[in-house]
Amino acid sequence: MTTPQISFTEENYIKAIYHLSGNGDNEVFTNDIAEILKTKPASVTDMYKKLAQKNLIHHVKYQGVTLTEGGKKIALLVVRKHRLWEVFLVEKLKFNWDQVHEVAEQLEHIHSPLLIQRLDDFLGFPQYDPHGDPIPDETGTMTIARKKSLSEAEVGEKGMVVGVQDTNPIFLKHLDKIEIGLKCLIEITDRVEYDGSVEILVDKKKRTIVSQQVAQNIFISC
Amino acid sequence: MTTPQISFTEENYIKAIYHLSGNGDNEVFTNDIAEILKTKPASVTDMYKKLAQKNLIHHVKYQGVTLTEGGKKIALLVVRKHRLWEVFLVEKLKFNWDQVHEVAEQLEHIHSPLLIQRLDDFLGFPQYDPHGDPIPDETGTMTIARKKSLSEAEVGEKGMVVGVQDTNPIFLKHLDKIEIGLKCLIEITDRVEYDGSVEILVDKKKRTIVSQQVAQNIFISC
DNA sequence: AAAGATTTTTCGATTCGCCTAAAAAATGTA
DNA sequence: TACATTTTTTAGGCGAATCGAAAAATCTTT
Repeated sequence: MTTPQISFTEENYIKAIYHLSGNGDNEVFTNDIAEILKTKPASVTDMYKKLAQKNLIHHVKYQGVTLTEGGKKIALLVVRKHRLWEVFLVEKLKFNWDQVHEVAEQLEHIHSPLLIQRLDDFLGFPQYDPHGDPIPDETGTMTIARKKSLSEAEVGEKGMVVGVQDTNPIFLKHLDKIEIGLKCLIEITDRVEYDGSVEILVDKKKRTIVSQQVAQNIFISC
Repeated sequence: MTTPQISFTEENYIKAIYHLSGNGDNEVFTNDIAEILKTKPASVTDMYKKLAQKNLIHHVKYQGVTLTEGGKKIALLVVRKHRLWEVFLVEKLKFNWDQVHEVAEQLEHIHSPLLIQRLDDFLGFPQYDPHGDPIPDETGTMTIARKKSLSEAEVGEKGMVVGVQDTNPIFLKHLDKIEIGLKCLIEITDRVEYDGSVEILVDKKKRTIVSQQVAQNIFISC
């Protein structure tokens, strides 16, 4: 028998549950899912039944859901596809950081093992997507880099930008403007205790100050 | 107001009508649509109502349908997307001729003007897809090459393979086996009147005989 | 522990795309 | 012209995904 055929919508629910569970096994709650999927709690409960019946989630009434092994596998495949397409869009089609998400949301639902395998090859088997998030391999394994946010780093520390936390287009556009991107080299030159803002040296050239909020959302290698 | 939002399914109907109408304005009949979309005539009639209401087709009861200008525009955009993706799959991801169609059927429904524009650029603004079919530009205009089938060509004529008619995987695999592909140079060396089969010289090297049925489905420039 | 607030679920109802069966129109033929 | 065949449409129904309203369970507060 082939794969039990999972719908576009079901994949989106699985993915939402995966992300809300903190990529793991924590319980996920109805209202939260409804919010990210921009649907209503009643619809979420309806979907629980379908997904539970297909053995993709565990559902205990009134107590949230968790992914089964099968569910996790599907989630990781969707995440893999999403992130590979993001790499393609940025590296090959010159999309900006903030333009990729919406399109990748569509591309991630294309079903074709061959396509993904070839795309991975074409891109040179990337380990991270343009936001610095790890790309699962075919088996669902991810290489997680050691990283810390700019607000955690000490004055004097250096590191390469390996990722961002917030993927809000407004935030990403701001980073573009102050010329911070993936693989930038950053040195923490000072920290203002008063408001938590951080003074940094970007690529050994450009001196900038970022607010605490921005600093918390930029990760460097360590 | 934005684009009236056309569904995946509606796009498939529009595309089917476009192809059945001979890329033009001929009337298209219910049973034919049902057959290519592997659905039932009753479903086709249901869809007529939706498409007519959205002003994408003209429908006269019991007399088939034609595309409106708006419908043609959508059809050409879908065709454009389909063929660009086919080029991508073959040229960049090394898909075979016969593997592209199924995946392109999915990719053609991704909505993103920027994506298509960038993809076109990335591919070098190709004029033809891997089957030799012309790719419409953003305005829906296609450059149609002069071509004839091997069965129309005279003995002694030469030409480059610019396309095939049948996109059946079995046919395409056969072409692969006898080493005929796009841009091959072909010279007609003889024609057997008895069964209409044609003797050809491929790329000035390989001598082969193709049946009349195969000859009818291979086009060369003229 | 009881009352109130929040979260989750159940219960119809709706839209979309599809189906079967049967009716209606068009077409082909005697 | 009238009968038979084919094509198309209508009518009613079904599964998927959604929703609002209301009931049920859980959590919070006092």
